[in-house]
Amino acid sequence: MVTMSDVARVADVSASTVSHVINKTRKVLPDTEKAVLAAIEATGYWGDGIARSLRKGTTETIGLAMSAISNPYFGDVVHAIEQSVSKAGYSLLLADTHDDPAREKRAVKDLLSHRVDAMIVAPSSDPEAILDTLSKRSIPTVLIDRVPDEIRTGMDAIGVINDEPTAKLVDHLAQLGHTRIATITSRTGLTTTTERLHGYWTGIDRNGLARDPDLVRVGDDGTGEAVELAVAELLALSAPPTAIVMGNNQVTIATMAALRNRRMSVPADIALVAFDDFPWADLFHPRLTTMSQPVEELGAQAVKMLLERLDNRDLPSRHIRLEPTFMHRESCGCNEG
Amino acid sequence: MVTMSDVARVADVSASTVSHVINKTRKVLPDTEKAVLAAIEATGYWGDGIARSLRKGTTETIGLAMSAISNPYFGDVVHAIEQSVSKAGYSLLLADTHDDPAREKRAVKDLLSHRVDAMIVAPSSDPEAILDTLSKRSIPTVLIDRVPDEIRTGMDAIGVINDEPTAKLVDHLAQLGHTRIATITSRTGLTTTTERLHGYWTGIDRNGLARDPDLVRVGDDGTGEAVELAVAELLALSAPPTAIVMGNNQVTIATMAALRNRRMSVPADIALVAFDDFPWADLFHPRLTTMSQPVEELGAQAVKMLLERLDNRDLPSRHIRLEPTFMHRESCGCNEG
DNA sequence: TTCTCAATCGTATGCGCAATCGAAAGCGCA
DNA sequence: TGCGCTTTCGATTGCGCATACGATTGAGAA
Repeated sequence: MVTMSDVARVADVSASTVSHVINKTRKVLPDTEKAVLAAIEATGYWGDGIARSLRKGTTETIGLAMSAISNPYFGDVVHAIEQSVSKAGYSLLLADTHDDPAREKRAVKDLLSHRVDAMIVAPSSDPEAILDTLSKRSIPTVLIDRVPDEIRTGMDAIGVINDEPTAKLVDHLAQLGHTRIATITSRTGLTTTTERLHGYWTGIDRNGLARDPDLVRVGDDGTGEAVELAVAELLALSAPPTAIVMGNNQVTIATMAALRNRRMSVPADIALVAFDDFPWADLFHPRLTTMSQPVEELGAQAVKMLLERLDNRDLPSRHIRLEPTFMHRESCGCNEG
Repeated sequence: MVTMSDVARVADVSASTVSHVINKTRKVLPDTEKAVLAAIEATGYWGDGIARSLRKGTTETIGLAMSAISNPYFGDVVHAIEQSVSKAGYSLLLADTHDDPAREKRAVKDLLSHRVDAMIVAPSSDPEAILDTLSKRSIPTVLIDRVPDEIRTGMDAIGVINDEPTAKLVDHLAQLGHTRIATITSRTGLTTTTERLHGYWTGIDRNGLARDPDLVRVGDDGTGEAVELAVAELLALSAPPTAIVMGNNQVTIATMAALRNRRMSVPADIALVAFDDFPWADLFHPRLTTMSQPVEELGAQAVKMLLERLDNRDLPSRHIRLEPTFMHRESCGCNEG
């Protein structure tokens, strides 16, 4: 590796001058500067971020701990985050939590020992431990997607509104005459799951429908087997549902696949609405009616908050809730464009 | 931050003993070890990866430079990579190239100054410069997805076979009686694009069809506008195509959207086959006939090669080509399962 | 007692850099 | 010539760690 002193030797100056030229941190005679620049070019000097980080105490790196890769919904979120992060001159260090508390712990520890300057975390179902260490070490953190009820000081959070929009989904089905409306939720314990389920019940209640626990199934993410089972059980009910509210992206795909396997036609045999949109929701058969999350904005705002906190650690902690958009298409049984 | 010497002070030993206990790098009296462990617990010592990296000259980090996030096709590849990488005890540092040579250069430089131990790169259309610096600094590298004709020594590469499978796609359409078969390609300059286009011509030729340059359009990734234009031009031809071979995932989605906007029915009005599969290709209307890439294996094998090279730098460089699988569904005009 | 040797641990160094401190040189002015 | 001041830059230090090397101890042999 070519180091600063190599460059210094070639340029016939001291290493400290090289450093100052690179960082523009003090005035240098034009000739000297030129010589240094030439020496850098000649030696192919690249700089050592590790050494710089050790010295400066900052890594210019932001850690991202979420099921970023295993969960397609997060794709666009990560995309937006990466955009903003790299525009701000930071790098992104990725650690996949697989939405599992144990792996989440490892992921955060990993990011910590890599000394990330700040962190974006989509908390798992049991994030207490990591939130604790994070706040103890007072690492600037923003929680994304899943927003806990109480947030530790110095932690920001951003997510979407889950309850009312889910209730609206139920409203829509109820207005179409459905009385047996089921829901297949995402992973138990996530705040999004809880909130959407709450919204589901709100919808059931305010439309004067019967509260039937049999109509609520957990779809768990990942394999899709839980959804397969959920659909089977739902259809085997003595009074099976005529409509389903799906809790997230993965549940939606698995549910549609399960229904297709049973040769059930949507929306003729059963109506479907989903929380979470797809860019290609238009291309599905039938075209999916969804509650679409502003995923890009979610990511962009998360980074914005983080940068602001990096700039001023004493900022009061903030919660932001973004509004989803109703995408009215065909799977609900309507025929809108 | 709590450092080693803090721990040492609490445990009443020297810092080097703490280090040795942590790394199990020399024998230590059981009592001493216990004291150190207790002190670590008590102080909440976490270790500083940065300092360790500087000292050891290795970061336990693997850099990934590809349009990982902006291109959904790569989702599963990244997923597989992350799995293997973290299982091997490494972290993943992400840098999105957006498939643009300039940004690719910045991304690689970024990874380099973060001192990644090795790199996985999906080369852009003009990767000469970065391949050069990579091989000059002799960083273990594996090229993924796009496999250049000539590879520098010490660089491995892995991708799928593109030409013959594309020709097979054309074969299939020709056997169904199509004589006007168009193709919409991905970004110009990528080796995958070139190879698939080559396969397209092979298919045209060996089925005795007329070579018509008008039937070949570039779909460029990203916005989907190029595809929109391509479809418009194709349909405006005096003898428009009756079938289209789509060059990749993004082109496929954009093409289907463009066709849908024109109220054209697939496969009745026009047949469609695609290179690249989707996990939910079954849910599209109509169900897509595709050439499916073994994306997970692509990622897993890439990491495997990298780890092997990390283990032994003198390995001869290897190319691996994986075989895609024909997924026969309905958009081609057949009615298989 | 003195010496040897093994077992256990501490001291010192340097990884590559940023930043502090102070040295050297040039200038004007008395 | 001598003083103060500015401009330009070099020597040095320490970030937190791993590790080469040396110091200390006690047991056993001579």
